[in-house]
Amino acid sequence: MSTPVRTRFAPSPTGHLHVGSARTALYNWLHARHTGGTFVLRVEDTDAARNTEASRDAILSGLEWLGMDWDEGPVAGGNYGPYFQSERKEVYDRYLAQLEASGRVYEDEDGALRFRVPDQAITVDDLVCGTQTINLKKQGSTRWDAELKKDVPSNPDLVIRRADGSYIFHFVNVVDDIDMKITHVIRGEDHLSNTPKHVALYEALAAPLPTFSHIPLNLNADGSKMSKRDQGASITDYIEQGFLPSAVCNYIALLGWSPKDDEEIFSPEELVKRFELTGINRSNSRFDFKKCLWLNSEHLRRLDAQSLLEKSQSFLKDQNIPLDDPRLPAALQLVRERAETLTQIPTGIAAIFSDTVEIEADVLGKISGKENIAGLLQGLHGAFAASEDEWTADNIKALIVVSAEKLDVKMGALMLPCRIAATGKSGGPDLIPLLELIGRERVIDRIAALIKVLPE
RNA sequence: GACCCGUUCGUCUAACGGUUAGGACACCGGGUUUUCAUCCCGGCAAUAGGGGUUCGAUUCCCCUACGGGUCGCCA
Repeated sequence: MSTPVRTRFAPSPTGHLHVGSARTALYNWLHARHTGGTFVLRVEDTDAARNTEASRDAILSGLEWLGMDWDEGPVAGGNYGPYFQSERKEVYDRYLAQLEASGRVYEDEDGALRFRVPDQAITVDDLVCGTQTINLKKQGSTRWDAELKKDVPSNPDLVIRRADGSYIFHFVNVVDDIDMKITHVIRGEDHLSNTPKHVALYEALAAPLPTFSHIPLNLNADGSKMSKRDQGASITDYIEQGFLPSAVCNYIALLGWSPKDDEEIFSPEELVKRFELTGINRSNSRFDFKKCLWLNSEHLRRLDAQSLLEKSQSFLKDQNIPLDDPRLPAALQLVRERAETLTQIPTGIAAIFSDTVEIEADVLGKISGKENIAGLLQGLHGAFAASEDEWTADNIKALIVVSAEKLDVKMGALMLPCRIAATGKSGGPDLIPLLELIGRERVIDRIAALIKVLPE
């Protein structure tokens, strides 16, 4: 019988939730959910100078938005708390005492406590990167000085506690993983080279090693390192730009992991079902914003009507579209087919709900030069105004067809001018049902208005 | 500089040592449609380079190049 899986995500609250971090969190969450294990959220807030409350809130709400619920951690509680490192000094003192009892801790000349690293090869087994062997004593006895551009002598022994009594990352990270009984450490490849240090600490503390999986890093589209200011680096960007959490999860899951077949559109539930640590690949990947957009549009289409309304709500409100308007459900169905993001939803259907439309100069330019535009619009206006049929999509289409025949043009020639008149835009949802929703009076008025502003 | 990890179409990726090296996004072209779009069809496009091992290498080994990471009393 194997021990139940416990994974963790351990952010330090010094900024927003970065997509790279979100992916690390996702892999941990997916592995826990896939195996029926436990997902722990631990806040590594030992750097008092850089931590902020706002950052902590942003990270937590970002995870919530993405749908990654944690079984243990802030708010959720759990048996291995507290889940803020700033509240765990007592735990660290206890483990320090244990480490001191092993005789491998000493105080250096500056008053810091150091862990004496073993002068022997340490083997790290990594599920993704394979096995590697390093001697920390040899490796750490010199250090690269970036300014001098050369190796300088260095103390290989690891500082674990500063002279002021505060603990260092490597120590608290390992202690917490031991104390919280973490079985799988899934983190960025930037920690791979630190792992021998961690392994040495596990061994000195006589704790069983977790399974390590170091995942490749994400880079910008141009291959450069992703920094906090880069476009699309923060989960907040995706929220504001109208992405669906399921699409963002889907996209970042695929950046460094593959189900090994040709499927690539997955709901969170499907990801949980399909995700395997062994499917993680070894090379860095770059962000492709267009593919992320495409996935978002696919997820948008798969949303049921109720969810679509819920997800769109805040975006509709921003554009003053009334949520209780009886035409809204039909309008949403109409616009979803063509929307890539939620922000495009209100834009696409605004003409239905607003009293007036603005026609941008460049949009007007698309028809103003064409031959007999005013005549075409006159014809259409006349047909719409004269008809006594009910204002339905079918009847509207019939009116356009008849007008086109009378005017001796193809139906398509009427569509763009009509769209511009009715919506002020050159693109958008399927025009005829849109006209139905806008209403006869408004369509007629808007065509008349356009004719007036058309240059002769 | 030392050590570690990596390198398949522009991008994300697939391929028991044997495939015409597959899929997706993007891009280009054609078609359907009432317009833009969707949709359908088609096209473009890759094993970083050089040596081995092997009947046969994208796959295994070595070298080089390139990319990334670590070398903190940041996490």
